[in-house]
Amino acid sequence: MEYLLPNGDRLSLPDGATGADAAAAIGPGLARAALAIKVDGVTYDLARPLPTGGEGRIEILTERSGEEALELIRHDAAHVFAEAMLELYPGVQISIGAPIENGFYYDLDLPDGVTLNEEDFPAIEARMREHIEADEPFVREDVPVAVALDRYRGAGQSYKVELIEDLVKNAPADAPVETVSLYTNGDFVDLCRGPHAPTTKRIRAFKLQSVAGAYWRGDSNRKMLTRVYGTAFFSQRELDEHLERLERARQNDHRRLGQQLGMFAFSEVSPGAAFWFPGGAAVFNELVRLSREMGRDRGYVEAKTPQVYDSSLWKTSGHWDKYDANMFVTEYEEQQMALKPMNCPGHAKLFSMQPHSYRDLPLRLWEPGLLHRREPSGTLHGLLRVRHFAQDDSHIFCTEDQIQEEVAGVLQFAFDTYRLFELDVRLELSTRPEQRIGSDELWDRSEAALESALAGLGLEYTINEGDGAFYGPKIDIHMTDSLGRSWQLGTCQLDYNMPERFGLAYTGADNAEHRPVMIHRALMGSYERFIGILLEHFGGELPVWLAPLQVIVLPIADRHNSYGRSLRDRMAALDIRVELDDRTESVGRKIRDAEVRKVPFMLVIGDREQASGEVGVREHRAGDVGAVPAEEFIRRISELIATRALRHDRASEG
RNA sequence: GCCGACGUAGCUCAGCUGGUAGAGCACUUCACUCGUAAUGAAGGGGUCCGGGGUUCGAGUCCCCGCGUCGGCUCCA
Repeated sequence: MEYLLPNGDRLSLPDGATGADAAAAIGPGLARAALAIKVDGVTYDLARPLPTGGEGRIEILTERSGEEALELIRHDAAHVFAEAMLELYPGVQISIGAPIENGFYYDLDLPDGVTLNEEDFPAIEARMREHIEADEPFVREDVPVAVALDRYRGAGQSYKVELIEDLVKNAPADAPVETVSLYTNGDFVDLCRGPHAPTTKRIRAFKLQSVAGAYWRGDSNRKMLTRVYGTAFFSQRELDEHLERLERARQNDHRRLGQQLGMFAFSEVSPGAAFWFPGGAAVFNELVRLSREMGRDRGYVEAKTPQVYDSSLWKTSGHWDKYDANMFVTEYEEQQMALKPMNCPGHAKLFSMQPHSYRDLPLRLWEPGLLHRREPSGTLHGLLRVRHFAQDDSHIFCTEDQIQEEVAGVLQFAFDTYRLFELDVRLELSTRPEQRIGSDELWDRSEAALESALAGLGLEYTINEGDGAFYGPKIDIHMTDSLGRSWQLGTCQLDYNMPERFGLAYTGADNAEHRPVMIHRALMGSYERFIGILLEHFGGELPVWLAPLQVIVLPIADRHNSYGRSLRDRMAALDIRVELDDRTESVGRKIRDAEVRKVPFMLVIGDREQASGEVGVREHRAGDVGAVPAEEFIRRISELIATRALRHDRASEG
């Protein structure tokens, strides 16, 4: 058969030729460097005969092939890890190991009474290194199901047995599973789809990183296995660089930055709820103000609704049945009450308390509502996952033919918001979940409406089957934190159900009652989470308008304090967040402390400035940018704040 | 909630195999009055997360609880 190389050359190979043959035919250097071969986009082991048919586009993967090549040796490393564990921990049962972004993992069931922690890693790594040095070939073998089952039953590897049984059970009727592939390296045989590099020695550098728990089959009703995470690279240098990147990301952890900047803290007297220090509260309030102002310009109106409601409200909305375990419930004079975990039922109730004409629609209600959710203890994570938070929450009540325009408006609003911070986001459309309320017909209409809104704006998105809210499908907007974890920011959810349950109505042009549609939306998600994301995104260096402290005045000597005070007072009167550092310390010291706090502007004032009514401007990172008249500085910073400028570089130059 | 690790001064952390606590920074006071990333000295500050237990004696060992961290499950 004739194959096509990436450079356009053609390569003719006899039937039955392997990837190794292909590499050798191209050149001896490539034959040595080859790790695997890609045929029409599918990667194969070098030792396997090349598939025939298809277009025959082939590409030899080598160490220089990037992520695809790394995936191979990370998968290899997972096998070597399991091999070492079987040798070092008799009785261990292995389940699943796989390459993932930036590394690999393997899930194991350790014998009773045996635990694994990071102190055990050096010994395991040493054993892994022996197997890598031994340059064990990975040998693939396709064996009948019965043979594989016998093998793993005999070895007491019940997880592998279950995996094989499920492979057979879940195979489509027209393509039954009769054989499974096994990969052997050294004495270790693993059930595995492959592909692998030719030998273990291709793993040039690796490291075990952490140990964690993971449910078998991802099912919280099943056994918790021990998961070990690790990574592998083609050189020690690349591995070291990767570890350094992780360390830098840890420096940008919002919890660390929040502490360092004096913005917020947590206490065990209220787990999952932040205490906001004045600096952090200022940031919080700036964001609330931003959503209020942007909403006002887009036809939103502000509402306020209660914190605690009788359980009947939650029964009407359906939350009581689905989320009762996740609400803070309390009793009050024999009434069961619950703290609101979301604003929608309150807003629906509010809507129902006044008559509405079709002329009033869409009604865009906004409330920075305070919410409490009883999140399981193990899920809390700094500001990113909390029990008490405030959402920039809106509910749009509209007619069915207004849906598309409203959804488009919400998405546009979202992008306008994120642009202020240069945040890169991605969209996901989540469709009907198994546990839901409402008829399939309503769901069909809702999902179609969201899809056409996305299509209308020409946006790219992925689909999350079954991940919708229990009352309607949603478009979610996600972002990634400093360690690559994904967090949801915004959401736009379409809901026919809540209006139904609350019996909402408006009077149409025909003077008859009609049911409105409800669109739930939040753009920052929660202010807490958004601040966490922003801190990591900006490495703690928030734009001036958002900075906890915008200006600090640094008198050189005590005799400049009164000038400093007058400067501070003038700026404070303009709502600029400003402090005066009148400690009896050296300027050097005051500057250092201000730099550590990442204060965007430092105003150094001494005899010269005092005499001329100027300020010596120092910008965070940029350093001394020269003296300007105080008026001039105040005018410029006010401008930066008023326009919510993203950057202030050169702010004090002409 | 589940698995594992961790919890010592406001913060970051040290404290070997059990012998009743230490550093740096921060804070207070004093001296210094300083020109762009740490002036010096002195001082105050701890229910060693909480509760039980073992022991002559527990920060240290064991058990339970709480919290935090890394994951898993969940996330209206």
